[in-house]
Amino acid sequence: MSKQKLLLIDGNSILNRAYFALQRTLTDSSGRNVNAVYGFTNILLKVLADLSPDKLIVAFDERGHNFRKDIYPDYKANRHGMPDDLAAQMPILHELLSAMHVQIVEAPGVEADDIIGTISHSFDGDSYIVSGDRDMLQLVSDKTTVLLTIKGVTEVEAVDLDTLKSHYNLTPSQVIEYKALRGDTSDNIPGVKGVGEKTAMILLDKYGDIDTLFAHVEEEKGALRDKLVEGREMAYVSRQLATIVTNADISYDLNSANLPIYDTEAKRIMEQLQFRTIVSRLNFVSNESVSSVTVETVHVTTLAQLKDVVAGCRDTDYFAFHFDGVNIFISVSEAAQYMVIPSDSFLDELTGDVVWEELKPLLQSDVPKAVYDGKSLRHLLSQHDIQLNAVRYDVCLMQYLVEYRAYKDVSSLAAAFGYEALGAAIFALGSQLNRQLEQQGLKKLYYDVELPLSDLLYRMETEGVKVDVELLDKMSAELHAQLDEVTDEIYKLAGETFNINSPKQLQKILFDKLGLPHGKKNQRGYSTGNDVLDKLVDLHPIVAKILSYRQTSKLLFTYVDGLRPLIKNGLVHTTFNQTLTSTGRLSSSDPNLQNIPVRNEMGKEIRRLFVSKYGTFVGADYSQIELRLIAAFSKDENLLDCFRKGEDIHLRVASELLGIPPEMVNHDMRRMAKAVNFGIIYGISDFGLSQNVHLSVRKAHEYIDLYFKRFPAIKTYLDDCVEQAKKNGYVTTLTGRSRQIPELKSGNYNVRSFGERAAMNMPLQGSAADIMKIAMLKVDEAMKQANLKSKIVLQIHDELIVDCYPEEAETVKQIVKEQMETAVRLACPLTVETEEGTTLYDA
DNA sequence: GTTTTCACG
DNA sequence: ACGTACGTGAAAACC
Repeated sequence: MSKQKLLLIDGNSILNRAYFALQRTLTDSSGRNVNAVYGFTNILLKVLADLSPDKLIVAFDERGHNFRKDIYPDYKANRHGMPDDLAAQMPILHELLSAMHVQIVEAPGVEADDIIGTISHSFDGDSYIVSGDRDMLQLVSDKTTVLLTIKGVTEVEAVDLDTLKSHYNLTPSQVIEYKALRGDTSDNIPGVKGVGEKTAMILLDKYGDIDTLFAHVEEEKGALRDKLVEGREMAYVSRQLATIVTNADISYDLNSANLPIYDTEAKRIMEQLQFRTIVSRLNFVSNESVSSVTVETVHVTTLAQLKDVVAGCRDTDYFAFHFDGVNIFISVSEAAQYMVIPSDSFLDELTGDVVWEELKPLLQSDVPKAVYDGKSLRHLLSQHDIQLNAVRYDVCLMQYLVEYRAYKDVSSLAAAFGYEALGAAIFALGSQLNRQLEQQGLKKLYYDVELPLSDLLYRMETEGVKVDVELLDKMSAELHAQLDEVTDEIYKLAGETFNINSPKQLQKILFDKLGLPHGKKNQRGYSTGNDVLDKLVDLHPIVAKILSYRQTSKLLFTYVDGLRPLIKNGLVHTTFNQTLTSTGRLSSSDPNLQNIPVRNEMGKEIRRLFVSKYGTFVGADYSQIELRLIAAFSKDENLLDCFRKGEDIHLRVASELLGIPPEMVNHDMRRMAKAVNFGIIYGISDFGLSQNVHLSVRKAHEYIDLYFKRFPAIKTYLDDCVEQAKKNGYVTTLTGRSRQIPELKSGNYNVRSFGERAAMNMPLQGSAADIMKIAMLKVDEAMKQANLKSKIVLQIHDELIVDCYPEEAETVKQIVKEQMETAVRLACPLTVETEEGTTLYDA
C-alpha cells in the first residue's frame, strides 16, 4: 500500500481569495452572487486533478470564542468581518460541498488553520494544504506540503521543505519567528514595532529564533536595539498568536474523507449555480447504483451441505463460482452465497481433495457459469485437474466492454456495485452486465469474440514458448563481457567511475564535467535520453560508448537475464491481459513477449532464444492494417486506389506530397512520408511529426496541410472522429467497442489535445485489434477442422505466431493467410505475409 | 511507489 | 502561450 495523500483545504482563506480574485459578479439562477464559490470550486477541481489525492477535508473557521483573543484582545480586530456579499456565499459553498459528499470540519472557537494543523500533524501519510495564507508554511514538513495560491486563485505554488529553504530561506519553525518580529497587519498581530520584512530576515539569519535574539539583544546597537527591547513582550505575544495549534480538540473522520462524488444532487446544485463549464467537464454518476446490498454468506462445513449446494447449482439457469486460491464462493442468488474453505487437515470433513472431487463434475458440466476472469480461474483449477466448462458470464470481460475502467481486481469491481460478498456480486453482475451489453449492442463482441478468445488465450499461455537455455547462457556470458568492456572505456573517458544507469550521475558527467550541450529538461535536470545523446555523438567519444552500454545492458538485463527466472521446464508462459488497454488490444507480461527486439540487428539476436517446440514457427502479419482501415473508414479514393493496386503506400504518399513521380522518390523522402503516415494514425500534430523526422514545426505543419489536401477524405474522417467523441463522449471501433474520452472536456489545452489524438487513434488501433481477435478465432477453428496439432502461441498486435509440426507448416501458412485476410469484409483489401523458421529470429 | 529510459506494435 | 505524437511492459535508480 502506497502512502495516502490527504488534501486539506483552508476553506475561509480560499473562499476569500477567490472572492477578491474574481472581480466580476457571477449570478446564479436565483440572482445570488456566487463568484467566490465559483473560484473556490475551480481551484478545488484543479488541485484534485493535479494531485490525485486519496482523501479530502475542507476546514472552516467557526465564529465563537477564540482563545487567541484571550492572549491579545485586538487579534484580528482589523478584519471588519467579511463583506456581506462574501459572507452570503459561505452557506452556498457549504451546500455545494455537502452535495459533493465532501467532509467539512469546523469546531467552536477553533480556526481553520488549527484544524488543518491538527489533522496534518496526526495524519501518517502525506498532507497537502491549500491556502492563501503564508502562515501555513510553518506546517511544512517531510510529510506536509503547502500549496499557496498565487495570481489570485488560478494557480498554486507547492512549498515543501526544500522550496521553503531555497525560496524563503526559512525553516518551518522560523515562519513563526518571522511573524513574531514582523507582525501581520491583516490579523493585527503586532510584532516588534519598527521591524519590517528586511530587518526580520536579517535578524533571523543571524540568530535563528527570537529566544537567541533576545539573549544577545545587547549586541545590537542603536535604534534597533531600543526597538527590540521595547517590543520584546509583543514579540512573544505575537509568536503565540502566530503559532498554529496541532492538537486542537476537533472531531473528524478520515475514513469518510472521500474525494468529491459527482452525483445527481451535486449536478443539480451546480446547475442551479449556473456553473456550466464545470458541469460539462465533470462526469456525473447516477445515484441509483451506489446503494449497498446485504448478502447472507453461508459457510459450508459438511460434505452433505456441499452436495446440496452442488445440486442447487445444477438446478438453476446459471450459478456464480469464484476461487481466489484459498476460499471458494458459490452463489445462485444475488442475496446469498456459499463459502467453502478447503481444509488441509485430514481431521476435517471438507479437505481440499474432497471439495474438488465434489465440485469437479459440476465445473466441467454444461451448466452455465458466471465467473470473474475465467482465464485465471482456468489456470487455478487446472492445478486440481479440473477443466472449467461452459462459462457464460465472465464479468471481468463484460465490464471491460461495457465501461472501460481500471478495476484492478474482483473486490473493487464488486464494491463499485455495492457488494462485499464476491459470489453474490458475480452472480448479480452476470445478468446485470448482460443487459448492459444488450443495450449497448455489444453482445456479439462479447459472445463471439472476447469470451471464446479468453479460452484460446488460456491455451496459448498454457502451451508456452520454448527457450534455448544453452544459447541463453552463452549470450548472457557474451553480453556480460561486452558490458564490462564498455563500462571500463566509459570510466576511462569520464576520468572517474560512476553509475552509468543513473540519469542523475550521467547528467553530471556529460553536461557538467564534459560540458556537452544539454537538450530538453525533465523533472530533475536534463534528459539523457537517446534522442539527446544521438545529437552529441560527434562531440565526444563517450557518447557512443554510453549508447552502446545502454543497448547492451537493456538486452542483457531485460531480455536475457530477465527471462531466466520465468523459464519453467524449458518454456516461458506469458500472460495475456485481455482487459487492460483502452483501445481493445491485448497486452503481454511476465514475460512480455510482445516487445522482443527486432528493430536492430544486435537486438534481433535475442529472437534466436525462442525456438519452436514442434519443429518450426509460422509467422503471419498484417501489412499496414491501420492505414488500410483509415482508407476503408474514410473511403478516400486516392488511398483506396493505392491499396487495391497493391502499391507501396509510403512511396505513393511521398510522391503525392512532393508532387513528383514515384520513381523520383528517394529513400529519405519515403522515410518522411512513412512518418507522416504514422502521424496520421496517432492523431497527427505538427510538433510530434517535427520531433520524429527532425524537421521544423513549421515544415511539419506544411506537410500535414499538404497531406490533407491530397487526401481530403482522411481529414474529414479524422475531424468526424473528434466531433463524435465530443458529442457522445466516446468513440467506437468496427465491432462497437467503445472508449470514453473525458479529456475532451478538459479546460487544459494539453489534456484536451491528447483527447483529440486519442479520439482519432482509438477507432483505428481498436478496429485493428478487433480484426486480429476475430482472425485468431477463425485460425484456431480452421486448424481444428483440419485436424492439425500445430498451436497458436503468440499474438503481437498485427502478427500471429504458430508453433508448427513441420509437415503441417504449409497448410498452416495457407490457413493463417486465408483466415486473417478474410476475418472481416472492408472497402479496402487486407493482406497478410507469412514467414517460417525454427526460431523467432527466422520467422 | 514514482520516474526515466528503452524495448515492441 | 501552452508542450505533445497512439498503445503497451520491464528494469534500475531515486526518494
